[in-house]
This record gives sequence, structure tokens and C-alpha cells, in this order.
Amino acid sequence: MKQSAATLSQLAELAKTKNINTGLEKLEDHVRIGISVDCVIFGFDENELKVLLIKCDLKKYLGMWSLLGDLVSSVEDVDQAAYRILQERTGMDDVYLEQVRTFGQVGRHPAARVITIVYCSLINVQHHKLGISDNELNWQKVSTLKEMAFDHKQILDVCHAWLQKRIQEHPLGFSLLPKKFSLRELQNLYEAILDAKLDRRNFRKKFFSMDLLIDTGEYETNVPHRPGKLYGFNYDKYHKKERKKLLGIDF
Amino acid sequence: MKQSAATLSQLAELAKTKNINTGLEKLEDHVRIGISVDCVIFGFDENELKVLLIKCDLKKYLGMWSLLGDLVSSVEDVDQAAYRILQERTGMDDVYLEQVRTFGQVGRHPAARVITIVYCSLINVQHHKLGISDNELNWQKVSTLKEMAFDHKQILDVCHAWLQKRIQEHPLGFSLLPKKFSLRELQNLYEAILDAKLDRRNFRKKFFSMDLLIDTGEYETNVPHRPGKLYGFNYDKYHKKERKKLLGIDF
DNA sequence: AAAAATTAGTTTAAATTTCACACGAATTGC
DNA sequence: GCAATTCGTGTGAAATTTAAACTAATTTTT
Repeated sequence: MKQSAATLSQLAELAKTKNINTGLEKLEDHVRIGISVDCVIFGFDENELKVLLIKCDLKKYLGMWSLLGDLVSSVEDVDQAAYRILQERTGMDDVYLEQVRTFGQVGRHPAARVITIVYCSLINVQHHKLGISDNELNWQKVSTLKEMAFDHKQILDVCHAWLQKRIQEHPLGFSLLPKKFSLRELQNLYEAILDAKLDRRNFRKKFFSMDLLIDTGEYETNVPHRPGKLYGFNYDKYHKKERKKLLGIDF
Repeated sequence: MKQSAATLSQLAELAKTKNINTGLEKLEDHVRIGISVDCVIFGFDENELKVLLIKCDLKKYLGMWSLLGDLVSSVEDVDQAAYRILQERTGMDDVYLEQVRTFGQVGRHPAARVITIVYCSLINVQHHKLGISDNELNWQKVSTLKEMAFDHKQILDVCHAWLQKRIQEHPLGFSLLPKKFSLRELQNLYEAILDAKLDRRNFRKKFFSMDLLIDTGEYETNVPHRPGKLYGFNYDKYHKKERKKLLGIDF
């Protein structure tokens, strides 16, 4: 499971040494491209946006943080490969996952030509803690990450920007929170992702007017101040709501 | 140049019969994935949104319309491959091109496992006419296209939706128009892409307020009505304009 | 038990943006 | 010169966004 990087190196060396000869130039050439999937798995903890990473064991990037990825098998859909990685690494099912972009520069992997298809996932960190615990896996703060293996920092930046935009158009944020959450938590989440302060009253009004929150009747406990109401997210209502928006030409 | 589909079939058959044996299960498996790039090239002509297509010569989809694509070579960036296809097919340089999504379902190509990375391009149809003329190549109306080869209709739909959204956030439309254009033409373009009527005065106000149009001082000629002013697009200004927009949470 | 600190939650007013809408001017074709 | 067509412009109503002041609930401190 943790082999993906190693396998990739093997793959590259093998391809070089064996020099697979098929008699068909194009095939030989073509065959040397590896396809992988990388997952940028976001979480939200301690009021910070985090991303699930693993230490790289490839010499060149030894010890640096790397996204979770693997090669795509010839008999699995790319979407499925992404989902497989997500499940293997988090032990979680039924999570948000969406393709973001493919990175295909020639030199991006030092050992072989590898094109990678990148997915973003948003998960609830608490649920993950109950799942598999692998001490190579780690949640890292997005805001302070500097260097990463391969082109993974660039990929992370693209995904973060993607998330910032996406979360303002679709209520994805709920995937990052517990089933029941206070409005304060929701706002903290938005502020962490967008890296900006939002007005509490307007934020509140906005979300109530969307009518996607379910009042659970419960309240926060063990908070050193007036407890806020806990809400759930109305997935049904959201899915039924067609996107009727139109025509806001808006550069 | 037109060989891509045929080569792909050959590739598949060869891979099956030769059963390349490397001694490494994963490599053997992996080797069977082909990588292609497909370009959805949009144009605007006769007040209709069009897309540049080619007749498919693969048995299964014989005569059906297909996007322009080719295999990615192991020594070229994916972005470069897309650009190469665009140049080979249109003879044009310096055109708008952007990656949209990767399609990686197992059964999407009948002859082999092929993952395709899809790009959108917007070009000026007039310029293209002056370039290469290939009578297999054809501009087709996006609005009336029904069936296409492979999963290309699905891909086109995704790209059309992508364009509709993108054009409301960024002034891409100008790539589809001549260097000098009237506001009427610009509005017709938006209406064609969005498939909606827009208010002329508000449209006009919107674009002037963005301050991205250059008044050329020239006017339309040979129109059977009062001629409109011709404008150019201020690319410099657009590129300098950072996207300062923020915080319109807006599902 | 009273005071201080902290956050929840509500209402209102101002500023801005969006949207619908009508009429005189320029040109061509007849 | 008259009909047909499109160009070009301004205004007010409605909706949305933004900013802001106050009360309420709870915990901690004194």
C-alpha cells in the first residue's frame, strides 16, 4: 500500500534497462508513460485547513511530504482509482471526491515519465482518526507548508485555489465538519479556507437564507461561553435544488 | 496526422497478441494504458457556436464526428501535446488553450484502454479558414450535434458547460471574434454560448464599465442599418488586472 | 453572589448592484 | 423620402450586500 513510490521507481528503472521492444516505435514510446492518481485530502482541525500527507521514500525527495497516490491499473476507472486510494488511506467511505486537474509535465517525476490525475477530497478529520492509523500519514497545515516532493506543492496550491473558489459556489464545507456543528465552526471553516475574516451577521444571514441547515435543537457543550445551537446539513434539499443561477457576467 | 485512431487500434491488438512480458505484473498491467489528448476547438460563425470535428475512421464509429486528438508522446508535456494538435489542425499559433478534464473510464475506447486529457480552445474561425483546409475537418453547430464517436458527446457537453461558466468569469470571448468587432457581435457571441437573451443596454454598460475595450474609431461597413463602432480588446489591461474579487458565497 | 469576559443571536439603515425599460439618431433599400 | 433596422444613451425600482448597535446566555474570576 505504501509501495506506490517505490514501485514507480522500479518501473522506471526496469523500463530503462529492459528497453521493451515491440517492433512498433509508437508503442514502445507510448508504453513508457505511467499514469497515477494523486489525492489532495483536505481536513479541518483546530481551526486550520489541513491536508493528509505521507513521507516520501524516494531518494531524491527523502523525508519530504508527498500527496497520497498510486498507479492506475488498466482495468479500473480513473475515478475508481482515486476512490480506492482514498479508502485505503482513510478507511472512509462515502466521501466527497472530485477531479481537479491533470499534471503532465515531462520532468515532474525524477525516475520515470508519469502523468498524474489529481483529485480533491474533503473529509471529517474526527472520522478519520477512528479509522486506520499509520504513523507515516500526517495532517499538515496547508498555510505553513513550504516544500514538498515532486511538483506536489504546486499541485496543492492549485487544489487550494480550486477549493477556495468551489466552496463559494457549492456548500462543500459540510464534508469537513462533524454531522452537527455550530455556525461559529462553519464560519471558522470558511475563514480558514478563504484566509479572510467574514462578518458574523452577514454570514449567518446568508446561510439561513439558503435554507440548507437543519436545526437539531441541541447546543454546544463544554464551551467557556454561551453555547451555540448545533445544526445539520440538509443534503436532500441541496441535491434537489437545481442550479438555476444564470447570467452574472462577472470578470 | 489523421492516423491517431488507427494507430490506437493497432496498439491495442498488438498489446493483446504480444502480451509483453516483463516479469513485473504491475508493469505489464500498467503498460496497457494509452494516453491521448483531445481538443475541443470552439469557433463562432454565423451567430452560432461551433466546434471543429473530424470524421472517425474506426469501424465501430465509422463516419461519426470525433474530436481532434492524438496520443501523447513520452517526451512531450501534455500541454504541449494539446498545443501540437491544435497547431497541426488549425495552422494557428498563439491561441487560447486550457485543460478542462481527464476522462478515464475503462470502456471509453473500444479497442484499447485509453485515458484522454481534454483541452478547450477558442479560435477565430476566419483565421482558420486561411490556414490548412482539410475536407475531413468540419465546423459543426454545437447546438444541434446529437451523436458522436466514443464518449465525445459527453466530453463536448462538459466543455460547453465549462465554457458557459468560464466566459462569465473571464473575458475569453474575444478569442472567438475578429480583432475588431462591434458590441452587437460580442453580445451575439455571449447569447450563442449561454443560449439566452441578454439585455442590450445592460450588456453594453457591463462591458464599458470593465474598461477592457479599445475604441478603434472605426465603424462597421456594409451593414443595412446604422453602423456600430468597432472595438478591440485590451489584453494588457486584462492581464494586469489581478482578480481581486472575494467573498461572494453564492451557491 | 456579583462582576467581567466571551460569544450567540436579532434588527435596522445605508450603500451598492442588478434589472427592466423607451426613445431619438444613423444608415440602407425601396 | 419613407420604411425598416440597428445604434447609442439614462433613469428609477427592486434586490442584494454591507455595516453596525444592542440584548441574551453562559462561564470564569473575584
